[in-house]
This record gives sequence, C-alpha cells and structure tokens, in this order.
Amino acid sequence: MSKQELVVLTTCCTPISEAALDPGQAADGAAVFKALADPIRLRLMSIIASAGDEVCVCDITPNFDVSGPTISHHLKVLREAGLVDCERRGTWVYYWPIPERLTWLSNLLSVPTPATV
Amino acid sequence: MSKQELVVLTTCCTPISEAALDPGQAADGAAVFKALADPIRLRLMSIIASAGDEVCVCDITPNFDVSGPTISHHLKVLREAGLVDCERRGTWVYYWPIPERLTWLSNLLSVPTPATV
DNA sequence: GTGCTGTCTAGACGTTCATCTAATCACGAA
DNA sequence: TTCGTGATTAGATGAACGTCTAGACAGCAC
Repeated sequence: MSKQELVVLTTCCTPISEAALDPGQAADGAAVFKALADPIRLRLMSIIASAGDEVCVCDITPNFDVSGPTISHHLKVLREAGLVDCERRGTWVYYWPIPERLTWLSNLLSVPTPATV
Repeated sequence: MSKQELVVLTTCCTPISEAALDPGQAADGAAVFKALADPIRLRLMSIIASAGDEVCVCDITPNFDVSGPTISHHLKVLREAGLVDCERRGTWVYYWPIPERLTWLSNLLSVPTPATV
C-alpha cells in the first residue's frame, strides 16, 4: 500500500521568486499544489502533519461531514502527491506526513527578502 | 483594475505542522493553493515573482502556447487570490507579485525541524 | 474623428473533479 | 470457516474548470 506513484520532482528548492519555472517544473509543482487545493485535503494534511505521530483513519473520518469513501479518495490524492504515506496495521490504517515534501513546497514559495505581513 | 476581491485570510502564519486548520482556515488556504494548482498559473506566478520588476503582459503571453484571453483569465485568478496586482499604463498592463502572500503560504507549509531532502 | 494595437469580458464546449452508493478487500474474532 | 468491522475501489452524476472564438474596451497615432 505504501508504494507511491510519486509525481517526479525533477528539481528542488529554487524559489519561484528567484527563477522562473520551465513548463515541466511548473507541471510538477502544480500537481502538488493541486493536492492541497481542496479544503478537505488541506485540513486532512494539517491534521496528519500536526499530529506528533501517525494518525488512524478511524480518528480522522469523524472530523468531516463527508462519507468514508470520500475521505479515502482524498487521502489517496495526498498519497499520490507524495505528501503522506500510510500503512495498514491489523484492522486499522495509519497515515503520517512526509515533511520533506512540505519543505520542498515551502522553499518553492519562499521569498528572499522577509516581507512584513 | 487593481481592486481585488481578496480571499480573506482570517489567520496568519501558524504552520500546519504545528496546528490543524479549522474548516474556515482550510477553505481560505485551499483557495490560494488552487490559484497555484495549474501549470500555466504557477509558471505565470514564477515569471512575475522572479522578475525583479513589474512585467508587461505583452512580454508574458509569447511564452505560452495558449491564447491571449486564456492568459488573461489565469492572471485574473492570480489577482483574485491576492498573489499579484496590476496596473494599466498607457497601452500596456503591468503585473507585479505580492510577496506577503507567498510568504504567508511558505510559512503555512514550513516544517519546524529542517528535514533533509 | 478613424483606424490600429493590446488587453479584457462574455458565452460556449469538452474535460476534470468531488461526491455519493454499492461492492470489494483486509483483518480479527468466534 | 463464517461473520463483522474498517478501509478502499468501482461506477455514476452534477458542478467546476480550462480553453476557445467573438466581441468590447482602452489608449495611441494619424
């Protein structure tokens, strides 16, 4: 189950504020952003990422108003984007974040001059 | 033209690795990620963000294989997400990035422990 | 004024996506 | 083995999205 058909990230870590992306890089990056571009998926990601440990699907699902298969679908999208991974252990399936992926995105969006918000 | 119907960002800067988002925060964040979740838009954003200065639409369009109106549509999406702003100056329209927005996203995805990629 | 160029808006069309129900798979218990 | 529970997969449906063409608008030059 934990085999992932990862989006291949051919490059790494040059912020878009420093260099424009070529079409291939843009396609790779957009694919990962697309995985986070849904309110349910972004919240799923934040739940998994903010938990200090792995999280059981059975603990995730009750937090949402959509059906189980829908949650499962969204988790699959996050998995295929390389943002999380999972493992079945007995009856339950556990998910954990892949922090390198978040770091990669964070670097991609980082701005050299620390702008004031 | 530079009036923007911004996605309201009710909160700011708590990374998802530290705290789970509530549904409202997730909706706000997902809306901005959605703006970057298209290869053309991500590349547009990188072109505008990496240019040291504002960029003329006339210099942007030739880099893409889609029609002018399509580019215009994508720029509007970036504008409404608060990622860029623009101004007409004579015949031409110029775009520039809003770095605070990128910084906001970058912080949202940042991971406390610097993970090795 | 008229014409030309650059950009945006309007509307239509085909594709992709989020969601559901029903069915299937994986595992543990009796 | 059979049953029950947790999670995923399969297929269908309605909404949202990306793209196009045609038209409208803004500004410059003549």
